[in-house]
Amino acid sequence: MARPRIKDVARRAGVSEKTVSNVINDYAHVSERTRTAVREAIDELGYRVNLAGRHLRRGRTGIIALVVPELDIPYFADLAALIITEAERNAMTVLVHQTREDRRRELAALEGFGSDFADGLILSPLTLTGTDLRDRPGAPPTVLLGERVRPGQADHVAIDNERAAREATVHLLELGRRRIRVVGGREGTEPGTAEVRSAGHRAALEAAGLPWDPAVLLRVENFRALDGALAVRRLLEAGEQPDGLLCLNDQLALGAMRELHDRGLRVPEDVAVVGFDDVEGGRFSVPSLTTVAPDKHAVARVALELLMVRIAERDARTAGAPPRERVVAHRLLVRESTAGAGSRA
Amino acid sequence: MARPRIKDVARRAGVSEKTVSNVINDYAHVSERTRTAVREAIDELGYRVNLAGRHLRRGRTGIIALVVPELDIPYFADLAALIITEAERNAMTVLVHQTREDRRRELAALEGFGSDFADGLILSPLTLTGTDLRDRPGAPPTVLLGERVRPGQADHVAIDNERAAREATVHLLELGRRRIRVVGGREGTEPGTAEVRSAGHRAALEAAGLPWDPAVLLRVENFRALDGALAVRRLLEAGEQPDGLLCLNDQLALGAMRELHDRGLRVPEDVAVVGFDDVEGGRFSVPSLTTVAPDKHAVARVALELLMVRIAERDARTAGAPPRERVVAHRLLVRESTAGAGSRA
DNA sequence: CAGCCGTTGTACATCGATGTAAAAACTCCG
DNA sequence: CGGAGTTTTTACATCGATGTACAACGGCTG
Repeated sequence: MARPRIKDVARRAGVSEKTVSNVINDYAHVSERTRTAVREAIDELGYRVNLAGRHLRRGRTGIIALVVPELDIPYFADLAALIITEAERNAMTVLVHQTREDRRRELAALEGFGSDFADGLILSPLTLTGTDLRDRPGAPPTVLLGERVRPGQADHVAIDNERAAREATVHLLELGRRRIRVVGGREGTEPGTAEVRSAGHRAALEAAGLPWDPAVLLRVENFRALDGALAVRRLLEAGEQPDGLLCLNDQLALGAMRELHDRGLRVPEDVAVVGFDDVEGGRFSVPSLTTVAPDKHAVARVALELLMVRIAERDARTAGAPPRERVVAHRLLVRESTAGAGSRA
Repeated sequence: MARPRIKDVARRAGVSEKTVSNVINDYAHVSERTRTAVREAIDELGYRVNLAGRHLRRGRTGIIALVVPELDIPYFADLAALIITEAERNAMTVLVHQTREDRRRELAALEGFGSDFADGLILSPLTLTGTDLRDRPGAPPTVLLGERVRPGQADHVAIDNERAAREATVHLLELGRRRIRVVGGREGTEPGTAEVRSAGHRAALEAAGLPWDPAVLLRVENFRALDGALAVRRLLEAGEQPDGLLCLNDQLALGAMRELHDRGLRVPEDVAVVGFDDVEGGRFSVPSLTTVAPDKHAVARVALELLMVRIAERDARTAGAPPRERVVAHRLLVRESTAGAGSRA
């Protein structure tokens, strides 16, 4: 009982294979009679399209590869959820890869995993450099998220990270905080999110006439709660007394808050904490977390939009337009971790 | 400049197409000479396998479809992350779908999305019934996660949910709690996770000679923190005074704890809270969350194991063995939300 | 009713990689 | 050096769906 093929359906309905194909693909000029006859044959046999055959013939897979560092970091999970939903709306299916911070995996992703699996690629890079993005013959259309690798190498969607960090810092400064630390530097990576956000932080300080010291950037191993907690522990054990923390994602912030709690420091009274990403955990934590909320829906929507355009261009063998840069909105959600007792956003 | 094909590589290397194919697939009997010659040609042309062609010929796609309710619920994100990693170890790629609780989507998944995309399917069902799983001619090999739909319809991996709930309840009872509520019932679903866990809860009560009342099961819309908070709010506003909450996942528990906090109730002194899943949020929350921790690595590993066996059977046209049932380990991690001040697990 | 046109339906080649079967090349030994 | 036995390579058919090009059909006009 092998699966039925178009051939079987055709025989059963008494038409040609192409006619069956036409019915399946809603081709206009099929009479109502034959259309129903074919539909019936399909139902009776339980026929389902073989996508391998279709892909081979059409030259498109209908698959988008999404590459994120780790899916179990809530921000990426949120993003993936939205992208999958958005892709579906574009009749695309999403295949997810994790780089687990591995540079080789990111490069492999860029190359299309040594194959041409996907029609397009959405990539949230951590370690890639500008040069990695040049000259990728045969690589699929690509949209980068988040980090501004270097302008002009590929389509890119992100919030204005520098401005966001500046606003967050201004917020802390307005609360009178002067000993602010930034949590989330990475070792040995190219200028990435951390550096851009650091620059925003610095700009805010300098605009306020305050000095800036590169040492305020605390390094972390990863972007999980544990890393935030460890960073704060090291800081406090070194005898420092911060009164504000700008954490480069919410997980770091939540870990930091837990560590502060354990050491008897109150948030926000002793230390005000700001995060990035607006994940669910920060909305229900005690205290709830002030955060820079990117418009994630927009990120997903715009990413798909850019990608679908590129894919269409490629199909049409149109000359590729220059890389497109898209900035999506963000806003600072002020919650208890900086505002004192307040309501949940 | 179209992408090179095997034909082009063959011409360049001065060998047949099949020889190129043999080199690509590490076929044993290729001399070192030709092997290197072919490799060079591949590099020079930048050749990469066209998977559509390969899939068509091989009859396998190398893709596993993972279907979860929502990827932005941390437990499912954790699981997806592990499954993707595990799949990679089996040279498989994972395509993720979300049902968003939609029964039709779950059914579509069962049918292989109207196509035969994936070699196999890993499905975490919410609304499926036993009958849905019968008679799925042509459907791909399937492994179910979590909910015991009804034994004997498909391969299945889960913890012993009833025992887990019993243990968690016993833990609450040992703390002297007597007014325990279970948070996480769903409307109108088949006997699923909630019912199985409820049964465990009931068993623990009855073993202790305590009465059980179906009304202890609080309904929720979804499994997010917000739903836990709302459930607790309704409960308290109805004038009830619970001293223990058994939440059917950590998100519900975290939301519940936040609501308790807002209403001036202390955890664990006034209300002890237990969750399920052991997600990161519960390890760093204040207080940290006691939870039933399933061995998620094992879930992922066993799921892939079962699936790969089924796929191999199918390829070999072996008669399908009867459905396999696999139980993975869990343990109760006691943290501050029930234990009083303690250390973080 | 011939002639034309638009609509339906068909035969066949094709997308790219690989399994099959068999030919070619090479080894080794008497 | 001939021939059996083994290793390496090849030609060709095939996986399933669909685009191309064209044939068949039906209806309408003059």
